Amino acid sequence: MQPARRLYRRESEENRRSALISATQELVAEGGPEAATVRAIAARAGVTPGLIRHYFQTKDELTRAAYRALMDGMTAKGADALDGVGALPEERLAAFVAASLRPPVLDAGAVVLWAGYMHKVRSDPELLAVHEAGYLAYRDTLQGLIEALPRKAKPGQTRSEAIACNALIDGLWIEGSLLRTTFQPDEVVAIGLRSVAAILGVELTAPPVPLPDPGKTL
Amino acid sequence: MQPARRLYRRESEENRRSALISATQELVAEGGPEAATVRAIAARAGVTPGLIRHYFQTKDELTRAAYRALMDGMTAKGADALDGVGALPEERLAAFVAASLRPPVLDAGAVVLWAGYMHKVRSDPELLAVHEAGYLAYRDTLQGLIEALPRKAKPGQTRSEAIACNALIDGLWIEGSLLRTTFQPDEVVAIGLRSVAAILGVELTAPPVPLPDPGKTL
DNA sequence: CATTTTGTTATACGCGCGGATAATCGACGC
DNA sequence: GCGTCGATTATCCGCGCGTATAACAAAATG
Repeated sequence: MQPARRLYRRESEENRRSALISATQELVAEGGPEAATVRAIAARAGVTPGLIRHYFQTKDELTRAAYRALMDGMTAKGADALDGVGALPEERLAAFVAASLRPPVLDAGAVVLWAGYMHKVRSDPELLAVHEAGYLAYRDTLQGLIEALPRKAKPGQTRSEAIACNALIDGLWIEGSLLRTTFQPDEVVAIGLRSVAAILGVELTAPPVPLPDPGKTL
Repeated sequence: MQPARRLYRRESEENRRSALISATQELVAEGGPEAATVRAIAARAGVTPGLIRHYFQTKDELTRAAYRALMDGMTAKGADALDGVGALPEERLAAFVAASLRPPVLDAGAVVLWAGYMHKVRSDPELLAVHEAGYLAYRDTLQGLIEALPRKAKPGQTRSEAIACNALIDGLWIEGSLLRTTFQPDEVVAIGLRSVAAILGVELTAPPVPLPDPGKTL
């Protein structure tokens, strides 16, 4: 009785791809890029290593897909935050900042994943393009929200302020994610809102209420 | 005439160790942790792979030493910035902030190195200790400089402000290092000083002069 | 139910990895 | 100068890596 060939089910391409991408992200988040070997990824996704090459020509391609998925997911979550909120500029800016400093954006796995791929981003033109697109989309949204505020700004001032707010949010995102236990719930959000308000010279005490998803008609 | 045995010079332990540590840091900065193999490190340091094991029992030990050296170097540079500067609180804080946002602290290699080791820091207790020591030293210095400012602060306020300033500086350090060409010289310093001043509600137009090292009696 | 298609597994290959050990030879005490 | 010591090199080992290819079987097709 030799070991029988492993049973399996055929799955849709979409299911397989997303499973492999998720497995890659999880492994990088847990143990860095060197932990995301093809064998480990396949095991995590519940398939055998060879299947990876059926959906991705090379491991690098899977890597790129995983990074792209990370960036897309983060920007999507940022956009979601602006969906249900009102039209008041202060309110919209506050919602955007708060969403960036709360789960699911605030997430240690995402930070480690982002950090683990940093050097690849610098050396791989395709990843660099993905990164810059995501980065600029975020900063543009931020700058647009700042420009909508009711105040007079000198030319060029908005750019500097957007850079500063972006840096502040990034820093809080990293520290808040990695040292989540060190902070009280929503303490990071409060600090972020207060600091952004100070940088921009506006009142930003608008509702940072988490509002527990009052609908979705589930 | 078979290939002769490689010529070599004996070096002090200190020289060898620092050469190996530097080589490790360079390689991680350039190509991430997976590029820093023992063979590549040895080649970069001008020795053969076996020698690494003469000075470090394992590669992990060398890795830890390299990370420790990075953190020590950065905090040392931060402390240096406070050496020659006057006693005015605003001036000292400004000097500290500016030094953190200028070379040699502002350095893409340092950022990538820091990012590349992030997941190891989370999983290795020894590295975690090194990291926290460096991190807290920085934040304590920052908080001390903030508390020295001539103003009245509510209890607990300083902590929040130190976290915010720290996050802002971190974010600017990362973006300024990675996108150095995107910014004008000292633009990041200017943004950092202006934003820290806004967060703390103080004037901080104190001299961010680079002062080209007017002495050292070399 | 027979046939084709192709998603999936199984197996193998070559390479570079980190680590261990033995041989060598540069420097230093005497 | 001559030994002696140990810093340094040379060589080897087993393993896990990414990749390639063939065998297989689950579903689709008629």
